[in-house]
Amino acid sequence: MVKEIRETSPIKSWLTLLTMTSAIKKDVDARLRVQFDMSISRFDVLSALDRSKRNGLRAGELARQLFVSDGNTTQVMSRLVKEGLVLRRPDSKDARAINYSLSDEGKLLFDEMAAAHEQWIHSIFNELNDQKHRELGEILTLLKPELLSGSKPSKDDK
Amino acid sequence: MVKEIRETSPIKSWLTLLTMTSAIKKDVDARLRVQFDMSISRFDVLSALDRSKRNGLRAGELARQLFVSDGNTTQVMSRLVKEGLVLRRPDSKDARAINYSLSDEGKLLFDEMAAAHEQWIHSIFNELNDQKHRELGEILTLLKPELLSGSKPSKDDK
DNA sequence: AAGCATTAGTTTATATATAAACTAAAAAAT
DNA sequence: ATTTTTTAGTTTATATATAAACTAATGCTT
Repeated sequence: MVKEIRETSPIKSWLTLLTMTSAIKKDVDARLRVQFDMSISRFDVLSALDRSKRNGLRAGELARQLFVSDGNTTQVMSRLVKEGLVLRRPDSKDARAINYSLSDEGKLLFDEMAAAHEQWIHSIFNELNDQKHRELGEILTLLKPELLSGSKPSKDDK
Repeated sequence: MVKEIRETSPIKSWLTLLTMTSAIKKDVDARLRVQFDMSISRFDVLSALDRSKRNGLRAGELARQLFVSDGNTTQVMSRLVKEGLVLRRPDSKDARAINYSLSDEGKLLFDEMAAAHEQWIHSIFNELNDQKHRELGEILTLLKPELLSGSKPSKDDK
């Protein structure tokens, strides 16, 4: 009776995926810090605001897009506002809501960072040809897209 | 002049990779918290200690394996020791060094958690056949393995 | 052996993240 | 119209992470 040798297991795939992704993320974060005094979290906020164009986003919408808590958003936005990269305005329709948008300074800095960021990512992913990009995309979409809904597991799910 | 439409770009691949990986990680972390009052960080520590068998690991070696700072290790280990899951012993050869290993209770809990963890990962990755596992593994190894060395970028790298 | 440099780990200050309790405004129900 | 419930965001307590300054022991040099 020969023990079957499996070179690929879900656990191994997952560990490799997690390790490589974390390493790339740390590398990008470290580069943002060294070159722009920026973190990847704050960069992601600026990125979401940039995509939102002139209108900006409400605090809650930002939190939802970035998969972070409202409380975290409060903190991070207060820093970005203090640094002058983001404008904070009360919503005209709803007195509870806050609208955030890029300041001119924020837009300038973001464009500069985005260009550098694109180069870093290119240089990390340049070993992948178009075929491999498609394969990677396909594989990732096979992995339980319902995880992106943000629902929490409960004590008795299996 | 028609603008070329590229369905795959490194930036898109990277965003998908980061988003899916973070979502899976959050899901696993949430399940560990709900079912075992455990975080993924502490689980990773127990996992490294389990792999190290009887001998355990030094604080610095743990930090290196898990790609975290020494200071973080100090904190996390102090919690695991307080909870009785990990034993902390002075190294017999070097009075500066600390050796950590799983307690009996830690080993029991880890085995239980590892079995549940394996099931969760299976259920997330079960859409991938062996072929796709191999493809994923191959793709991930193409991505700058030197990032795993843990060196920091300097101000003037490009 | 004494002095210096390195190494192992801790401490402190700070950033980033969450959950839970809270405040205020808006929306829904009566 | 008043009460109740829901929604938007903040605050507080805590966990997790880092970098930089620090302490103590070890190893190296002379």
